[in-house]
Amino acid sequence: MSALRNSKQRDAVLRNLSERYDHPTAEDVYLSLKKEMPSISLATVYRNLKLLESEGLILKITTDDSDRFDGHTHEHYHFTCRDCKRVLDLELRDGTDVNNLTKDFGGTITSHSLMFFGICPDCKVL
Amino acid sequence: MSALRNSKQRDAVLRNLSERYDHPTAEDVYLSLKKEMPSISLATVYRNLKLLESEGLILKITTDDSDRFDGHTHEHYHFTCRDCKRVLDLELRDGTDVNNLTKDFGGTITSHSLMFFGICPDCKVL
DNA sequence: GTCTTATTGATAACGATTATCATTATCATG
DNA sequence: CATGATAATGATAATCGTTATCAATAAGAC
Repeated sequence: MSALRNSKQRDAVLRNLSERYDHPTAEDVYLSLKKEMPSISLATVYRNLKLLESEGLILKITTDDSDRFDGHTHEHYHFTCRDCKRVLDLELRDGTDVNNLTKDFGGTITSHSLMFFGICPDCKVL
Repeated sequence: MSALRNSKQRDAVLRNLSERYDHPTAEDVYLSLKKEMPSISLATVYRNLKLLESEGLILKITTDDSDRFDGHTHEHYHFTCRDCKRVLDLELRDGTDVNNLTKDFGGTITSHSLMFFGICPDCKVL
């Protein structure tokens, strides 16, 4: 199983994500890194985002729009704006009253979705 | 504001979704409807899925894989299998002990994501 | 029945992501 | 160090889910 090697590009992707809180798309990361590393390729960004996600170092946020990435992996939740499509952090601390969430947040929350991931009963036995 | 007209195709899409619990993709619905309505077009299925979702009659479930649809709009949650990619219902009743969810469910839950939707503070004032 | 126009079916176009492949860089080894 | 194996890259073609286009059809108000 192919050992990982160091790569300036991968480091740059990870660092970029750890420094920002705006949940960028792959292209956002690419455009941002191009400034300091003009030769970087969009394919390399995609590749490393996938790799870093599989390593658990970043999170992929699947939205109606395009996929977004989060370099901060502590447990927290997200909000997507129906208008501007931005993704914002929503920290849900112990004791947070979900009914007051809208008020505390400032925006308007109209719905939510909760998705669980794992292995289904069928695949578990195979 | 163009009034909606009746359409056999739209009715068929809605009926198809209300009769199944497997969270089909647009293509799944298309292939299923083609049996009883051979002339239906994939574009028509996509169009009506989007329309029905905007009317609140069905739910769109965005996954890493492709979008899936649910004709049952009561509040409930979903599980995606990392292996087979299927989407299963997960009813979370009052009093459900989330810590026992894995046991009750039969599969293995390794993570989850919670997304809120609405209008962000910035867009709210515009 | 007639007219307006919402809806359809067929297909081209689009856009995000992935695959391909020759070249380059990493790094264990001699 | 120099070298060889191969992971990683950059450039770009290919893929695939979804949307746009447009002429033909059908709903339904009159």
